[in-house]
Amino acid sequence: MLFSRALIPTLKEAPQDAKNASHTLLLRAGYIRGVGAGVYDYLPLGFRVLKKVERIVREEMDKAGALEILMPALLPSDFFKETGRWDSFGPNMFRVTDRKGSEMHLGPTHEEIVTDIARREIRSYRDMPRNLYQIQTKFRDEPRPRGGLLRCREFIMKDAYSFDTSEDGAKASYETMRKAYCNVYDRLGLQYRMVAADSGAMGGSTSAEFQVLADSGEDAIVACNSCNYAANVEVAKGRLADVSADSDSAEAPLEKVATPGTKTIAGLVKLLEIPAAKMLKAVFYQYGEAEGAAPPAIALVLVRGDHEANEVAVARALGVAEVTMAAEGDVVKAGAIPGYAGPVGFTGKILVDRAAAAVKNAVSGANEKGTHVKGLNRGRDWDGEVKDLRLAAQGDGCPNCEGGVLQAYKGIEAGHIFILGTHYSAKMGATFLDQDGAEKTIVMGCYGIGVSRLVAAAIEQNHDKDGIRWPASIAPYQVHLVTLGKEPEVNEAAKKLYDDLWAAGVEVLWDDRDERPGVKFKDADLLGLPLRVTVGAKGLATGQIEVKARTESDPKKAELVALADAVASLKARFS
RNA sequence: CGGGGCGUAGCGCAGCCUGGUUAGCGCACUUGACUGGGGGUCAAGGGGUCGGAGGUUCGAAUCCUCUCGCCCCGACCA
Repeated sequence: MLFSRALIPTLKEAPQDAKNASHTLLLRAGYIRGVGAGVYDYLPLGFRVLKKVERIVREEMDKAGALEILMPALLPSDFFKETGRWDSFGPNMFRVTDRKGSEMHLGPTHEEIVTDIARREIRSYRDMPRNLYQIQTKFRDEPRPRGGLLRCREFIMKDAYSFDTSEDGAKASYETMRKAYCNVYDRLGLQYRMVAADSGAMGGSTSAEFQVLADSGEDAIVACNSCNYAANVEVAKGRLADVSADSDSAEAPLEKVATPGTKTIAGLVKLLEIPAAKMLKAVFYQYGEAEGAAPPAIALVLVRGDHEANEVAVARALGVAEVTMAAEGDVVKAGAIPGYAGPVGFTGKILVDRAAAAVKNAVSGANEKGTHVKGLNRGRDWDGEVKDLRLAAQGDGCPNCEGGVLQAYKGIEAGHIFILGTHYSAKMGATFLDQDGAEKTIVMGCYGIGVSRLVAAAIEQNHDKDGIRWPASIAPYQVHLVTLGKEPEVNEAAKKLYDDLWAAGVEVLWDDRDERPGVKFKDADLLGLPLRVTVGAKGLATGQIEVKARTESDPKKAELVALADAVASLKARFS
């Protein structure tokens, strides 16, 4: 591609809307343009990257025996109504009405649609196992699109669905996908972790997330430094060595202390000079909806002052699908004072984390404005249901091995695989006849990869202050050829190199513009192609061109290569 | 949806509080000259429904009301 004929509108300054590295760089380097909130144009460069990610995903899926199909994005409401998701998906779904008044929607995911295919076309155990996948545009009316391509309302996703005759079969299909996913992320050249995860609303049992490691990631994960244990903090179980043995042996008397204006743990630590680990943090969660004038059910959750409550674990302990932080008004109605809340005198449901339950002579709110209590002891002064309710954190012991310590990472969820069981197939009547002639329900799994999100995730993980640093496998072109000066011999040498490289299968973007060197180099760094090849009159005089990897930040470290060997040398770097 | 912020040229911003000539600056763009290894210099240009609607006023980018859009923090997810 000739730069002078391309559409690569680079920007010197970052649009103020962009906050993430990937969003800013995709915009500045001319890969994408925003059209609406969470909706983007892929300009030529961006589209090439997207296609490359798609190709890798497709190749690995095909290799794993999955069959590519394409389901519609525009869907009649019937299927989601069959499983109840027409209602449960709520406002997250884009709904449309056709001219006849029929309710339709834009597909946010396709379990129902693919199950419909299965129920119609898969009738015998002989028809399984099968795995159907598609690479499709998905639509979700996200409460908050953000981060450019990281979280869109319209995005590209690869979604695959497996169909098996048994739970064991489903596990085998799941395992096949797990391997395929690892191949995909390996080929993309990204650092990632496969982590245990919450199955959430998808209605499955076993599930794992593929997290691309990046400081800007929204998900917190922990991984063991000695074994292969890794989990989303939502489900991670960190071991705390000292939980059962509090150093205080004697119980102190319960005592009120005045703490006006001190509503935070940090404030209490300062005021009372007592460590956070000796405090009980009181958090209120609402579970179930408010009914009419009656306030919703509220549970008091206690974790140690230096810990965080895990909402997924809380929901599980309460036996509900999800909980939300209770509104301040409802907390007051439940008989507690926000900022000074504690278990003493609280008559509602109390859940306490195992670590918090072990704390002796603790400090907590007195349920009185401006007052806390100290010398608080469970059993004597209060009690609650003991569960594991805290978020695992950096430094916890590994639950899976001896001596391992958990490290904390931030990740971008770029893939998620589930065993669904018969959640959808049972509701939709997707059955088959087994060998023994008995009618059974198909056992399913589903497997997603955020294709467009990966474009952004790759940049979050691979960039510097000057621009993108594409992994070679998904760079829009491999070589950024820069010519300096207007001498005809420079142009001729570059033209030949350009043609020969393409002929040799190396993708080249040639910056043939009449621009000053500085402009070209800055743009080259911004675009982020893996190799920059510079042809100038000076080098040419000795038959040399200059080659610099994008990952090499010192321009003086560029390597000189004989023009005669250039094609072979460059090609070798991409094989 | 709760909380915060922003809409003035393609991009980044000033002007608004305290209404008053042709609405300004940097970058980008056009033309010319010089220049030529890290976003160069000079000169001359083009480009604006000041997000939209209504109102107050002799007069509105500026004040008031409504509205639309976008971004950030939270709950959700690939």
